[in-house]
Amino acid sequence: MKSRKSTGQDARERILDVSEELFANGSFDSVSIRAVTSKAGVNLSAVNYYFGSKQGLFQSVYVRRATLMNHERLHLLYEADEKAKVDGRDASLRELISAMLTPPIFWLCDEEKGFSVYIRFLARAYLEESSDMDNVLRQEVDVFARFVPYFQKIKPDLSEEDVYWRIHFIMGVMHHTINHLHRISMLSHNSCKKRPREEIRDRLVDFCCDGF
Amino acid sequence: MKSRKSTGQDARERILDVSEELFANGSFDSVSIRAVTSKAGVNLSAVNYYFGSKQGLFQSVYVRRATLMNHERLHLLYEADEKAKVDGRDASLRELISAMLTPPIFWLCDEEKGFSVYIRFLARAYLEESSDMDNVLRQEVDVFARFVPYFQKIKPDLSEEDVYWRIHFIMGVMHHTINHLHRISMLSHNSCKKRPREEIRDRLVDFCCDGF
DNA sequence: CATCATTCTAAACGTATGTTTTAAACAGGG
DNA sequence: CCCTGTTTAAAACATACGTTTAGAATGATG
Repeated sequence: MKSRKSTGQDARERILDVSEELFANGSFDSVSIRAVTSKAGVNLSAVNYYFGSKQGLFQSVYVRRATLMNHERLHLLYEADEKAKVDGRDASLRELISAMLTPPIFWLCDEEKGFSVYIRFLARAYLEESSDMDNVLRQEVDVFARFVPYFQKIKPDLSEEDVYWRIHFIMGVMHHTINHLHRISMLSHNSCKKRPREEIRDRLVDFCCDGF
Repeated sequence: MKSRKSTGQDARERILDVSEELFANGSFDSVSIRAVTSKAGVNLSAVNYYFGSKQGLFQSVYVRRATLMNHERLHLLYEADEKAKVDGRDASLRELISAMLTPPIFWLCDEEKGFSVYIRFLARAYLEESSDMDNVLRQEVDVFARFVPYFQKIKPDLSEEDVYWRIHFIMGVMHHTINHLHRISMLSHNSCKKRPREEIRDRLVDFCCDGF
């Protein structure tokens, strides 16, 4: 029944790894199944065998790590909230924004595993026009919606609309940083060296806190 | 020699209009020449006749309005600088950021002509991986470089690197706002209605000023 | 009118794409 | 060993793509 053979699932994972990387660097249409399969060292039919279709492969790439990252965000949120409660205060603005941004930024700067590639993949997925991608987006939107009450608690003078606008701006800074981090060196004529992840995170959080 | 016939240049412009819109909504590869020509009501060969290739068409779409927009930005910059000199002061942070953001945001909200579409096209062009697109980017980068001394004059404590990081963040907020403006309603569960362009501009400028 | 460059049309070319099909190779349980 | 379900392999399919070609239509110029 269930195959213990390792090559089978290995092939599946290898396809996911390769296509994650290719989709991170190019649009959906610019990545061909043949490029994926040849780079992964598997047969052309493997994609349709494991994922049904190219679109199915794309969604599988998304799903593989999405839940984990959003769990990390919510974990940071609740952790900050608990700690704040002990101190008899509310979670600070910086803690909230940091909870939203730290997971993707840390993943982005994590060179070891494929997490960095996945974040770039995610930032690109947001720009795909396919109707399927709207469902992808909705999952992240739901996570951010969980943050709204916390923002309103410490900024009671802001309307819900104001909060949503600011969250939107924060997502903007984040996604653009993800998409164009490699281009900062060009923008700054190489006066910006590569930075540790904490510094990038802090720069982002600082900027977003002040904007909020 | 030079044809006075109007249909010729009309066809050319119509192709530019149509492909500007299609490229604004999808990636380079997802837009086919056949989709462009059929929607423009011209023959399939027209694109290769007028622009040599699909890539040539893409560049022509960019060039058509790029110079004008960057002129508008620099005009606002110098105008603000002149006015400030009369008052014996430096151009304010708000004036600088406003000079960078007002043209694209106003164009974006200009429903009448194709300017709105062009801005979305531009935001997408930044994400194309083709090496030709790097030259496209460099033009805007040069414009922003003209702003750097003005920022440093009023923020002498900032290093050049700090300024570039902040300009980068501003571009991030702008491009993301451009790419996802239609999704704000989803994010806010429709509590954000459509806003006049000045309000959007001011929200953006406020956010960026505070972050700077 | 004849000439000529410009513009438009229709068809074809070669290639690349996503997907399907067919069958072979493989592994484990009876 | 045979059977069964899973995985791999090669080939074919139908379609869509960017581009090219050859020629017709057009309209101004001489």
